[in-house]
Amino acid sequence: MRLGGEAIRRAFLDMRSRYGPQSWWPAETRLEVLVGAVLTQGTRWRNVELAISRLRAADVMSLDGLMALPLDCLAELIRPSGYFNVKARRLANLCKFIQQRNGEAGLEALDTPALRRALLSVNGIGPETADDILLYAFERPVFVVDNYTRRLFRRLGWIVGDEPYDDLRGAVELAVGGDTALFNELHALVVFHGKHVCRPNPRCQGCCLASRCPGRGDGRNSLSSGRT
DNA sequence: ACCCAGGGTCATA
DNA sequence: TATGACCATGGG
Repeated sequence: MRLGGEAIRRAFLDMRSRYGPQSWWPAETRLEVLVGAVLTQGTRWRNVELAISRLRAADVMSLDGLMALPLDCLAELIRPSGYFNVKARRLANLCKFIQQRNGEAGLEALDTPALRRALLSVNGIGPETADDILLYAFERPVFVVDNYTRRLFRRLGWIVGDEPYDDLRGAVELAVGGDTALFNELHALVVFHGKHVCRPNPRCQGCCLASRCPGRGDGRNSLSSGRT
């Protein structure tokens, strides 16, 4: 694993100049960040939006609203996001967790490692979902590792790809420091690049930021030109 | 008709 | 600890 702060910052600046500010997370309220983080597990964001619209339309997009809902009703509402029975259970687990911890204010009091451990103790909240919540709902300086991140980093020759989640997260956090705003933009840009640039490009063989990818854009690519 | 997406859990060896 | 089955929809 070769993750230097310099290379990561260069990738960040490159993507930001190409794609512009992302202003993540795509949600209207804080609770929607939590809900979206669970619903997007193994699922395209498009489908999550459909599910979230249905929750809004049913007027249950609130802690009390969600908790008042029988599990099978909740599952039916979130059906478009897939895995709806599993995710209904997971959402209920998360709501119960928040209430038991005296709401978001009670959770704010925990430091980041403690809050991560607490989130991970909820059945259905794994490392990526926990870090989505830590970064985008609680604004903690955390680097989120997802499949887009692994693909991009692998194509750039930084990692093999099968490194443990926390190894990657820790290495990036160590390399670029504890800037919440940077982690926020960085993850958003990685996802944007993955789904809007790499995936739809028929000439892209994994990542159009990598110098050897035939699908990469114009010649002004600081990622590829920088490492000759 | 096939493929896969912004994961996570559980059973098995 | 490591691998595989499983969960399920909608869009390309």
